[in-house]
Amino acid sequence: MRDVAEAVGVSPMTVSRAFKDDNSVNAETRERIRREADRLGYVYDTTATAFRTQKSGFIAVTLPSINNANFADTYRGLSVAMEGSGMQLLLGATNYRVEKEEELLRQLLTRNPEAVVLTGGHHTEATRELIAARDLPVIEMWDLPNEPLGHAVGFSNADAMAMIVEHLASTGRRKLAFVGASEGADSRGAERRLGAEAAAQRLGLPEMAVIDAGPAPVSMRHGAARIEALGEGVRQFDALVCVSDPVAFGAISACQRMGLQVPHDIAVTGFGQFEVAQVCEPRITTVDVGARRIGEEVAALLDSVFSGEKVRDRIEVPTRLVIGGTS
Amino acid sequence: MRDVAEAVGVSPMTVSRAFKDDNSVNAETRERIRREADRLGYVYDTTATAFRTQKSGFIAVTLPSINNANFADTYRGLSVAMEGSGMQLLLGATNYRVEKEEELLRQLLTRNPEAVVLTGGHHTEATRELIAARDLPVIEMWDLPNEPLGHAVGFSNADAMAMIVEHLASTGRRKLAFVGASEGADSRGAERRLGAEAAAQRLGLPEMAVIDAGPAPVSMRHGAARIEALGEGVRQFDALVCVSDPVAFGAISACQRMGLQVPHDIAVTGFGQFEVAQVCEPRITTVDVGARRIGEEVAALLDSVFSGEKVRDRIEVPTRLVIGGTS
DNA sequence: ACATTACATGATACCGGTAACATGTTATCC
DNA sequence: GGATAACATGTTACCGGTATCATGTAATGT
Repeated sequence: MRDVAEAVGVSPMTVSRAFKDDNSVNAETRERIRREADRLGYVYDTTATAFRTQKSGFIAVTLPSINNANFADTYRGLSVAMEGSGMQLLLGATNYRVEKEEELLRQLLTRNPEAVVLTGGHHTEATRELIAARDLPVIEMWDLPNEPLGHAVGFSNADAMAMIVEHLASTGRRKLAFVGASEGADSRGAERRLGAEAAAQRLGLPEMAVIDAGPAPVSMRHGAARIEALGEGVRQFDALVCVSDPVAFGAISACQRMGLQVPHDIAVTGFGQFEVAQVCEPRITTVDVGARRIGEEVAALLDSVFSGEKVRDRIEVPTRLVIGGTS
Repeated sequence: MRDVAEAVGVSPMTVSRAFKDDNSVNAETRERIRREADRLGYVYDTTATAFRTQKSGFIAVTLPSINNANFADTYRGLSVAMEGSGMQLLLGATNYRVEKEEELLRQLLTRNPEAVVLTGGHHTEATRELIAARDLPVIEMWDLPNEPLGHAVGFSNADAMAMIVEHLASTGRRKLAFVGASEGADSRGAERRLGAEAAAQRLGLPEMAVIDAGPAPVSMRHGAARIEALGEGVRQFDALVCVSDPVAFGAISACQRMGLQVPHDIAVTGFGQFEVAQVCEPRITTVDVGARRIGEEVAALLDSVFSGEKVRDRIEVPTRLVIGGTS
């Protein structure tokens, strides 16, 4: 920068101003600076700025997995909406484990992020402390904890799944089984199960069976493998309530391979409105949670927080039952 | 850090050494420093280090899209393999456009990355200059350009797609149509088409038709919509060579809805070995390109480069024809 | 016993920008 | 016409670590 300043014949401060697009610099001077910088191959160094101003321009984001179209959609929504804000996302995957989230957060915090976006409302005690120790905007998404760390953008996974069970009950299904990951790891999955069970009880259905598809993350292959392993045993149910669309798709494929007609012999439902659910034949009954919109809402919230506006603690994004051909 | 140093009664330099795990610090002293730092809630500031050492600890990575299971797998392979290296990935999505890649790269370069990982071998002139101007390790992946910018880890998309066409020809299919994105945007898709066309010609098949599924990225819904729009017209072909598994899945679903039997009435092939291809019924004939492995190879390559080892310019990852039930 | 080496620590300057304040010049106002 | 404001630019110090060189002490070798 000093080189550019000398070449143009101004002080480094003026060059700095020219690059920040500070309009207090004469337009012509700025033009000359820009040209000279280009000629000299000068590249602005954000690291130095981040250091001096103590503002990194980073937003730390943790997702359970990036190999999940729902979370990828959220990330994209966030990413696209943040474009032009000058902020850069720092992404990390927790692999559905709060301990990993903590480790990741420790690492990310050394980069001085200006805000932290976490998925879900479950964290380790140390994670809470790490965040509380700093005066950082925090947003939890994909969940609506009763007492958010800071802000929350999400929905009730339990209530959303209840819509599915109500729909199944209203179409005469009674012997439901929940297909999802083993307890513990995936807290959103666990909440969906609880929501389904509560709804079943409320509606006077027999107690739901639980088909454990293994440790999170569970996807198509786990749904398929688990149902195939069940074999004829699956006929004891008249509906499979799956924790997500990919699991549902796997289950449906397995049923088809075993000669079961979906939905005639058995209904199968998903969750999350993944692309596969809208395209496959028959289309999967699911809940649209607006994955992308969650990201966009988070971006809007961040924007408000950065500009000092007062914002609500909890922002609920609407969920919508999507009835397909599998129920 | 100064506070910690004072509290312990040593110089900041010693604290610095203790945190770098420089083993030239007395074990007991280090322990005391660690404890005191914890007590004071001190958090190491990577930004300052990055600034002083002119080493950011960042690796810039650009992907066409994160909402693509193949690229997400590559990213995960890279990410997992880089864990513990102390490097942090800085991710950006180009949306399949080289201009966007250039813009993104400009932004990422201001963070002083220590290496750059790009997807594909096509870039704008300015991108090439930006990279050439700095003495940075560069890796292009998912492609094997004849003259890589630096290193390349990938495979020939044309050759991989040729395997599909050869397989189709060997099973008696002759009237092939390629289903992919409009020309231009997705260069890997374009290469696959060229590879398919060349193979068809070589094998003496009639000229392939091209079914344009719209601008990249094309996914399930585009494949489905395009084939549905074609209606009965699709019967003029005996095989649909799709640019990717999601497109193939969409096409298959559309065929099923229209009452066409796959593969009896028409064969459909994919590309990339996405999860859906292994799970759906029937399973999709495709090419496994080892998406995750690409990421892992890139990580290994980076490791070698950072440790100053001499490495080959081009690393070819093996591709494998996977014959499913759709051909 | 003295030279040499290994180990543990300290002092100083500096990385490349920018906040904060200062300065000089030109427009604007009553 | 003098005071005031708006504009354009400069000066200085500093952000929080670490590279580099210097220093002092204990261990080792012959």
